[in-house]
Amino acid sequence: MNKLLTIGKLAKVSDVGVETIRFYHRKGLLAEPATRNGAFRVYPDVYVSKIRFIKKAQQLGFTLAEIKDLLLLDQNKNATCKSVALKAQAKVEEVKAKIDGLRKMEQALMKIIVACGQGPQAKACCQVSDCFDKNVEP
Amino acid sequence: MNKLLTIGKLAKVSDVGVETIRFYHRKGLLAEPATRNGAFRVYPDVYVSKIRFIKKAQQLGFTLAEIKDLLLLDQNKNATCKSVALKAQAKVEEVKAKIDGLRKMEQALMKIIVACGQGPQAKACCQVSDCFDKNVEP
DNA sequence: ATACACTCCGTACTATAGTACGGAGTCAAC
DNA sequence: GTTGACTCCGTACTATAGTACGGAGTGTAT
Repeated sequence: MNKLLTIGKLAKVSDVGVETIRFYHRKGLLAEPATRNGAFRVYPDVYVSKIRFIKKAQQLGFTLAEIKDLLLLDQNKNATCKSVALKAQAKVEEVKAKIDGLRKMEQALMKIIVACGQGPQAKACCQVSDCFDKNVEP
Repeated sequence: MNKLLTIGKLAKVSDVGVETIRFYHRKGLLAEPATRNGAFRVYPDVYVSKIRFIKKAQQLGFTLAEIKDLLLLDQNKNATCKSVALKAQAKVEEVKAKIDGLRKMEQALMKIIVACGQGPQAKACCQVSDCFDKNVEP
């Protein structure tokens, strides 16, 4: 069933501060809940996943502005399907580029680990910062 | 050969501001160049890749503090191989987790794109914010 | 009906990552 | 040897993403 939460409970189960939720309301990332109990906001439990999504997306390197964009893909009933698909496609490209960069980073780190296993001298010859920029002085 | 650059030239070819380079010096992300021409800093061209690495790593969601850590893997000659390998291993785990998260994000976006291709009603049934948090109400 | 913890709202403060400014000094070229 | 673009340094300002504060109001439990 649909549990109802006060802002404090929502904050606790979503593992953010109460002020953070109010901040997201102000920024338009999170709609104000439709109903209130008198003066107090009342949140249906779907807000928990919304907030968790925001936090997760942030850890993945998206800014709040970008996350707002992502969430608008869900919520904008007025948008045409075509425009939503286009935005989603652009985001996919962004995400793919990030994955690529991270894979290079991972490989560079693995190289360091291997080099470290071969003694102190080997370490110096293999640097993380080499992982992008392979085209130094042709 | 080893080109030598003033701070202005370095900034231009690295595509950052002069002030950003000075900021990185202050933060310890970028060592002051070993030599000066009188009062002016003189940079060997390896600084270009160092700065590009910083910018790239940032785009991938690392903070300057984390990037400093990554760069210390390269530079710390005093560190034992073991401690470097351990730090590198921890970073690899971080990177893997990020790649995983981004793949989920990618899949969620692809779902939206597919749903959008099937008409306006289909769109609503598939949300980006579903991509984490599959365990809603068991 | 009275605690009292919780909520409301606005405002102010913090950390991170720069960006802008401004006056003084300086290298390099003409 | 003077011009002028560039550099030096410190300080102040900006944007983002919260976090903290504080006084007033309120829901609920006793």
